[in-house]
Amino acid sequence: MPRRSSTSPVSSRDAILTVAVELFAERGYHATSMREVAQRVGVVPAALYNHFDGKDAIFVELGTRYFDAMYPALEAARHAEGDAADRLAAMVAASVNTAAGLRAEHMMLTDEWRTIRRSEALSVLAARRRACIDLWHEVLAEGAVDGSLRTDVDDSSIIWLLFAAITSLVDSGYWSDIAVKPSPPLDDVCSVILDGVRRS
Amino acid sequence: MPRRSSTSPVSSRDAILTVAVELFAERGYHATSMREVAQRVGVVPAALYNHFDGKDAIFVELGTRYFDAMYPALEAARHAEGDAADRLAAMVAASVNTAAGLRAEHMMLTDEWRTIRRSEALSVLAARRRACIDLWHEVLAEGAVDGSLRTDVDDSSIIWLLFAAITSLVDSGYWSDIAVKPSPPLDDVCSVILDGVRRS
DNA sequence: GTCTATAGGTAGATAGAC
DNA sequence: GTCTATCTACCTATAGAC
Repeated sequence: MPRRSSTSPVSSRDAILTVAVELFAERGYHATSMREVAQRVGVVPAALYNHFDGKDAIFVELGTRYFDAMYPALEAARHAEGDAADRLAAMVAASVNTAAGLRAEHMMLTDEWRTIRRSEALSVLAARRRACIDLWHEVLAEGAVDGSLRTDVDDSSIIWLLFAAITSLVDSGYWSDIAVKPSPPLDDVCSVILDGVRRS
Repeated sequence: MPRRSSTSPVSSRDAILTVAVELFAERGYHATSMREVAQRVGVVPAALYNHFDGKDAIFVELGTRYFDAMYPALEAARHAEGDAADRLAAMVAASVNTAAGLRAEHMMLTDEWRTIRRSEALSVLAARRRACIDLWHEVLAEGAVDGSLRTDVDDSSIIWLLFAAITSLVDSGYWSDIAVKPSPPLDDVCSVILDGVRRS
């Protein structure tokens, strides 16, 4: 049998990332302390610095993991079959599937976006996000050309609403004070964006 | 001429609130320090405690100010003329108008919602928000009865999207990395929710 | 009501033994 | 790679003079 990495079946490094992403998503960046991360991992705070340069580095690694999965998924969906409206729907589905597998990373990035933009150390994540946003803009522009999407509404407004829809699907439990049912089906929310709430 | 309150044309108390709400909205609750608030007001940190019991109390007062304006505006729009779809549109318009006049308070409450829910001291604001959400649920239920709104999508998902739309209109500049145009018209975003993005 | 001074706590991060 | 011990900095909040 091949030997495991060094000491433990799951490395301390992975344990730190697992604990940290949950705390970042639940409490936010500033309200999460290295002390608490260490405590939940079961080590002393100083031990964290054997694996990461600091709190910033942990956050950046988690965010990088997210975009490393999200960008290729969006890129693939962007070339799906059908008109631009179909490809838009495929991108929403791809986003939800990818983000659902990285739920805590998604919530962390969504809720701490101001922190990312204000921090020099975290700004690398802003560029990764920008690349994803550009893919959404592209498909919306194609929808204006092939006539499958409305042209009278600003692309940015539509993208904002799409992000909100994706987040609501990824973490429906988070807003449990609004929600009465768990996790509405993807197609329902997607159809709201495509067709609206007014009965036609 | 009638005399002003006591010493200054604008009270220190008001100055504290004005400075604090901008910092809370821009940086978040935990990243905003009493020291920085005091510095921008032009007093020493200790002086803040002559007007407020603490950081929590400042935040609660700002949130209370917001809901004191928002709830009556929603309640009035909820009884507008027309069918439920019309009243829903009136509520969106009322929300945007009210929140636009309290932009920083709106962003503060939106972005720091996790903090509010986790804090005992801030939980009074959760109840105020709950009351507003109930008004949205009511009009959506009416739309199911009078047939003016879709019934195949969960109310909570629609409310989430409405909140996202309102926030995007209130603070379009915040997401300037997405936005290419400033502040899209209210009717455009409202029509996306009502009629979707697919060309019919 | 604002000031000076400071208490009391916690944050991120480091040094060096093992 | 983890530990003990600690540094430096910053936080909210208070005490008491003016």
